[in-house]
Amino acid sequence: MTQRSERLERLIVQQEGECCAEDIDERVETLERHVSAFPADTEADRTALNVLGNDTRYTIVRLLVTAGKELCVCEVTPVVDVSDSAVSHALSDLTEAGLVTRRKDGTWRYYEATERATALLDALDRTREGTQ
Amino acid sequence: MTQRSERLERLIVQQEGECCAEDIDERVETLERHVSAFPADTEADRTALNVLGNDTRYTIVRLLVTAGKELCVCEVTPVVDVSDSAVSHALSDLTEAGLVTRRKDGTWRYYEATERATALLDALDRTREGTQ
DNA sequence: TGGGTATCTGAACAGCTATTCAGGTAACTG
DNA sequence: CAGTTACCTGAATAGCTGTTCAGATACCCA
Repeated sequence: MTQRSERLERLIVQQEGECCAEDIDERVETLERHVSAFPADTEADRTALNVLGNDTRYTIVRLLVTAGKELCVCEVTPVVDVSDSAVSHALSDLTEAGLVTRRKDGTWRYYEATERATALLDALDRTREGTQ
Repeated sequence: MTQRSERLERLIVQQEGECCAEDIDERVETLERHVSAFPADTEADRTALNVLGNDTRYTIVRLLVTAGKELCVCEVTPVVDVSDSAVSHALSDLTEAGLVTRRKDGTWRYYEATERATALLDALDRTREGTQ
């Protein structure tokens, strides 16, 4: 902490020309204020990001979002190049992460992308390299 | 493929009451059209998602977005609970993933969140459980 | 130029993850 | 109720990832 304050002090000197104790306090407090402004449940965010960051699961979600409606597991499976079991695991992970919802109809299961999934893909689409 | 067509045929029978060969073709073609409508570079998307899905890197980006301006490495380090080296690796990964940009000023390095990073966090914030 | 500082890099390794395999469950059908 | 179908689950394992340690690099300053 002391060492970190020293480095911060040197940064402030570099930026402002000089630096007193209050300058350091102020800078540290600003950082702390930023951190305490973080949303409460950031773990759920990271889970959603990681779950969506996998090839199989990303492809499934992209398909559901593109379709714009719920699809049956048997419509999803041919699109991704893994076993039925892997698709099932993927859909289970996606459901738990809040990226898809599940509806049962007899032996069939229908999955649909959530708003969160749609919002994330939309954010990526809007900021893709060479877009805008 | 045949097996999958059979399952799809049974699904269509279940949904529509009956199903001829054209019905199956039409359904398969629709799925294929969805897939070919995917953006070209989805790998970069998944990289961005995975990079942002890590605790250290998420926290750094969240800090930079909250600050709304570039910060020096020495301002970032005290906020995350890992070694200087880990922070450096994290910032390097984030830069490569297009989530932050880097500016040199002497021995100091300043990092700032990109639009892509901001858009992703914003998507998460707008769709958080119990929001809206 | 020599010492100090800020940050980066590569290797190593513990821990996590994605897939498959084998088998299980629930629902329809005759 | 017996067979079939659609999908799920748990264990196993190969491969990936995140962190640290040790050392390197680039820059500043006296």
